[in-house]
Amino acid sequence: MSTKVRTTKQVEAEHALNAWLAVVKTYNMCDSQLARLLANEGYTIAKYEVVIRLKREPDQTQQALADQCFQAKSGISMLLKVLEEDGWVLRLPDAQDARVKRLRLSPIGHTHAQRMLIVQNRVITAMAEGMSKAQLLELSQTMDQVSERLMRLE
Amino acid sequence: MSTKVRTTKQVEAEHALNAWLAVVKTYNMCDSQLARLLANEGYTIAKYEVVIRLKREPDQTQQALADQCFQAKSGISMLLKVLEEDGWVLRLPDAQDARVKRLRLSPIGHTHAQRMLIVQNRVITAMAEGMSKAQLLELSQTMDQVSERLMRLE
DNA sequence: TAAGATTGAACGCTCAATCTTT
DNA sequence: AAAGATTGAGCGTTCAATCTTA
Repeated sequence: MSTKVRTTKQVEAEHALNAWLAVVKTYNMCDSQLARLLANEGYTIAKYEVVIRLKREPDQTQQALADQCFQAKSGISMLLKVLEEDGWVLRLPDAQDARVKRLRLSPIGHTHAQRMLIVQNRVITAMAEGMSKAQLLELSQTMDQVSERLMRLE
Repeated sequence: MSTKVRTTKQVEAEHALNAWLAVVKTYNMCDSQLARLLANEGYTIAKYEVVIRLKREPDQTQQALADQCFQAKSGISMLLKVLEEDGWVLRLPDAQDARVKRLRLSPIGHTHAQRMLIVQNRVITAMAEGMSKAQLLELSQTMDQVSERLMRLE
């Protein structure tokens, strides 16, 4: 059995795995709770992601938004079509590059963004309860470093 | 503007939000890297999740597996049908409860699990590079606490 | 040629309904 | 009734191909 002999490397990898499994569980948990609370207000996670990100950073291209959301650009394209038809999002032509569409929230979009933020804050606040500012900063740093290493992988 | 006046609470929430965004980014990053490396070997993330979890904890029910994978039980049912047809997984009757199917990897399934583990270890090792055992333990604890609070939300 | 965006086909997942067993 | 598992409909996402502009 593999339980008989374990190198130091394997033991360390196990700690790393456990840590990562905890992250995955927490992520999924957050996702499902957020989805549930957003659904109460008539929103979906997909729309939430787009709207929140456009509020934080307007005038993005669709590509950039797709990258941020870790979604295929085709999916973003279709989602934005709906959001545009519903009057939440504007797809403005770029002055320099005619291929590009610059994305912005409409006033209605901003109103929805505000309501989504209330839900988001409920979840974020619950997650951070009992964590110090220092802990939160360290978590950010740790995750940024992990992201960095993942990006360079292979 | 909301940037003019900020309560302490809002500032703290921002640290929490930044931390969480870093976690989300890292999770997505890991997911896509893992998907890429698994695809090189002919595997999908969905199959990987099921196989790895069955290796770690055999004789689970489909419900339990679906919960662990944060997937609808119907999806798991369909996926297991494929895995059973391919000879990776056995769905054995439960002695006490005829409704239940107990899940196990076949020898072939174990072989694939081993190959998947090699990929997993590459990713996990890269992520944990430079992190101490203490850091990994703290990360696990932090995430477990956050999970706990999320579960109690609402 | 390459990059941003769109389209349509295919796939996977979810939701609701159903069947079986408890 | 309630719980485990399955089925089928519907939706959302991805992948590949296409169009337009650089």
